[in-house]
Formats: sequence, C-alpha cells, structure tokens
Amino acid sequence: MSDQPQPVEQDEEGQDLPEQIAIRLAKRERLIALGDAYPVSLPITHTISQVRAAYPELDIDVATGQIVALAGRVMFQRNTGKLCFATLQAGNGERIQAMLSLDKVGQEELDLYKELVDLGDHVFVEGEVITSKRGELSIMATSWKMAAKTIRPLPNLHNELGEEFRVRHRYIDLIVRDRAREVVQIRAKVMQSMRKTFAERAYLEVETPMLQTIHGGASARPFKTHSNAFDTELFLRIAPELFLKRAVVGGIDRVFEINRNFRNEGADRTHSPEFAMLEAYEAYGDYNTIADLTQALIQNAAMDVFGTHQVVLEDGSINDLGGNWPRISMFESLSEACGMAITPETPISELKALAEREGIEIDHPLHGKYVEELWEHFVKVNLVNPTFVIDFPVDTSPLTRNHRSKPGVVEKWDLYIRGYEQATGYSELVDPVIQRERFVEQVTLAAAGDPEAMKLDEDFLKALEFGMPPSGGMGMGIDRLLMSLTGLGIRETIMFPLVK
RNA sequence: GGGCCUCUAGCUCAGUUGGUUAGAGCAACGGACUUUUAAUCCGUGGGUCGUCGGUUCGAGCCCGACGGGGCCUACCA
Repeated sequence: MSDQPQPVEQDEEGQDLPEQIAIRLAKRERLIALGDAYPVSLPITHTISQVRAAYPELDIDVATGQIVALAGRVMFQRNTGKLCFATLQAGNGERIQAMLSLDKVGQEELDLYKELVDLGDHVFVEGEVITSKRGELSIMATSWKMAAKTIRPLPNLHNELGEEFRVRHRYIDLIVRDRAREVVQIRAKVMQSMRKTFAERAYLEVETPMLQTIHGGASARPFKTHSNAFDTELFLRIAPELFLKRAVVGGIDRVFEINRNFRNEGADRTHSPEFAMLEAYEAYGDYNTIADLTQALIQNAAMDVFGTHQVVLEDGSINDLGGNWPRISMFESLSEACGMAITPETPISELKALAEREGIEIDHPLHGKYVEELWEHFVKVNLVNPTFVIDFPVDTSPLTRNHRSKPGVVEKWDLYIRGYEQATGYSELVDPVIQRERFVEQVTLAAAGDPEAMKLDEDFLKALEFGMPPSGGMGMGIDRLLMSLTGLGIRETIMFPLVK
C-alpha cells in the first residue's frame, strides 16, 4: 500500500471533481484527523438481522434494556436539531433505525455526527434497543463511529435505476434493490441444490481445463490467447465435454462439472460470451437415465429454492415444472405438425420445398439441418411446458450414438422450457472408429468453407480407443436455468455480465 | 455484420416551430427543529447539454463523423 498524497480537489486528469465528491473527501480528511475514517475493527455484538429477530413485535415507545453494538450503511437520514434518525442497512438488505439524541451522546458527538455522516456511509452505533414513539425498532445510541466513509453519493433511491447503470454498477444495484440481492441468493441456492442432487447420486465434481490447445466438444468460435511459457496458441474452452469423457474413460463413472464456457459470438437476451455450463456423464447410463437426472436436478432446485414446482416469474406468470416431462420424437412431432410424413429418408428436395412454402430460408448442405429448422418452425414455437425432444438427425450430432432401433437418428434429446433450449443429452458415442469417422466428416465439411474448422483431437480419440463405457451425458446452461426459474434476462442472472 | 433509436446536474428526468440567463425532484451546502419514516420549513451553489466538426445573425434542438448504450435483425450443433 502506498502513502502517496491523495489529490483532494482534482482527479488524475486535473479535472475539477464533482462538488459532492470534493465535500466528502474533505469529510474523510476531517475524520482521519479526529481518529479514523476506516477503522480496522469495531466491537460489533449483533447483526441487524439478529436484533430484528430478537424483537419481532415490540409495542410503541418501549425500552428493552438490552445494549447492542452494530453497524450498517446509512440509507436515509432524518436529522432534527437535537435528535437524529438514520436508517441503517445490512448487506442482506435488513434495516434498523439508529437514533442519536443530545441527551445520550452529548453536543460534541451529535455535532460531529451531523457534520460528517452522509447517505451511503457505513456507521457503527452502540446503544439500547428501543422502539420509537411511532413504534420503529431502533438503537438509541450512546456512541457512534464512522465504520467506512463513502466518497461518492448513492444514486437517488426514489427512482428506479436504468438497466445500463445497474449492469455497470452492480455493487450499487445490490445496495439499493432487493431483487438484485434476491437473484444472487437464488443462484447460489440453485447451485447448492444441484450439487446436493449430484451428491445423493454419488457423482463426483471435477474441474477440467479452460485453457486448451484444441477446442472441441461443440461448434462455436473460440476466444484465442497465447502462452508465453509454451510459445503456443491456446483457446478458452467452448465446452468441457472431451475432458469429462476422458475422465469417464479413466473410471470416474459419475462425473460432473459446473464451470465457465467461452464463445466468441453474439450477445443477446439469451447469449453471453462467457456462461456457466453444467455437464454430467454417467457410465452405464443412456439418454433416458440422463433425462431422468436432468428433470430431477431442475425439479429439486425449484423445490429447494422456492418450495414448489410452480415457479412465479418476473412478469407474474407461472412456469410449471411439475410432473413427468413428456418426451416427443423430433420426426414424429414434426410430421404431425406439418401434415406430411418426414423421416430421415425424406429426400432433401422435399424438405427444401416445404421450407420454401413456409417462407423459411435455409442455406445449408445438411439434411438434418433442414429437419431441425423445420421442427423449430412447426413445433418449437408452440412448446411452453418442459419437454424433451428426442431422436435427432445423425448428421448434426457428431458426438452422439446411433439410435438402438431407429435408423438415421441418434439418441439425443434437447430439453425445452418456455420455448428455450435448456439442456441437451446423449447416449454418448463411445465407438472410437465411428467417432473418428464423424470427426473427419466434420472437418471435411468445415474445411470447405468455415475458417474455424474443428481440428481433430487425436488425444481424445486415443482415450476412446482405451475404452469408454456406454454412457449417458448431458449439458445445461446454468444462466438459462436461472432465466427459466426467474423469468429474467441473462444479464440479470449473471452478477457481472461483460460490458464494453 | 445490417437497420433503427438514444446520450441534458451526483441520480431520475423536463426543455415548445432553432431565439436572450438550460429547469424540476431527490442529493449537496448554510440556517431552524428532541420522535422522524422519501421528515418538514427558509435560503444557496452545482451544467464543456457524449466528443469533434458543419449550417445559421443565433444550436441542447438542424446536418455529418466518432464514441457509449439500447432495440430489432443476422451469425451461433
């Protein structure tokens, strides 16, 4: 820590500071001259929550005789000549009133309080727990101390903050808005619940590389960086899949990871360049057992956090996550919805004709891509309740095992909740020969036009050649799960989303 | 990547067909007040109107470029 002299009236560019900051800096100097503006410790005996919990229903104008010492941030001030009121707020949003009177603290301390305490400051008070003549639970202070002097004023608490301000100053959002704190808590509780569900099923949590020499496990443009020590290009991972499968090869039969993925693509209401991903793999499971797991993870989270499967969203609507979620076939549900039978054998020319009739523009060589686009057009738009869409086209799912009985499709599902893709699950492809063929197809396709062609991960293929047990696997976007549970946009479920 | 919108005090916002000194609430500063709850009352200060350039006798307002932000769209196994 340096002891450089602090500029008081100007910032580093020599600009005049806003009036209010200059005034507060002067108060900070005064506090330091009198003792301290940022004391290292304070003799706190209670939290605000503890005091509130101890006296839930006191009558008006009661003195309890209990002396407490606590601290909080000043959210409102009401100072009169000889009696001051301040609303102190704890980090969890709980508030209590502090009162400072001439009788109890004396003229000098009262004057210093009025001179030096601003809205937003952290203030310590010691005194008796009482209720005011209006019945407000209060601390009648016998002494006070500055706990931490604030240099910038809090924003006006009587208007809503704009979305941009909230995202760029989340620390202020958390101070002033209950819902912001609530969302952080919900997220933490959802994570706890999911880890509990995994633990009950004997899954191990692991962490796999985020810096990778070859990016794989999904198709997305990666962020690139450089290692000085190895003098080599590295990628921030787009998925943990290929490493978690190596873990399964190694005998970690039930494994999951919750961690960040990075994709160098567009950001919108449902996409963030870095996002939290859950992936889980279960040896001797398949896409059915992993679908059961996924349903349990989400339903347990809703029950643990909200005590119900009928979750109330931001707009007041109900997201019903209860019951056993239906599993519908992609080809069958599409055939039903569009009025003609569509199978993996349907000529691509017929799919193109159908797409044109519906006004969908698809420019892609893959049969499966047409099926998926048509399915989204005909079926997805009407999906609201949680639904597993099962048995996908083979040519768009290179890491998935062929269906055990239906030709031309793979054992893959996507879970849709409120029309959003929430999770995806496979019976994993474990045959090293077929996996190599699929990768080669991908590379060939990509090399034709895509500068971001996926490279063959030889080490991953080698691991498969040592034998991966038949397995079910799933991946779920955590941020999107939070969106489903709250109805908020992705930038509200992430505490500090990327901003320029 | 394409299109549209937006930027005024610490915060939230007004600001008329281009016209003299750019306003309000909260916050700040000075004063009064021992039971307030967004305390109240009296008074005061605070602005490079995002930045640069242009049109004009005159620009917060019109035009252009750049920057920040938003929405739609495109890309996205």
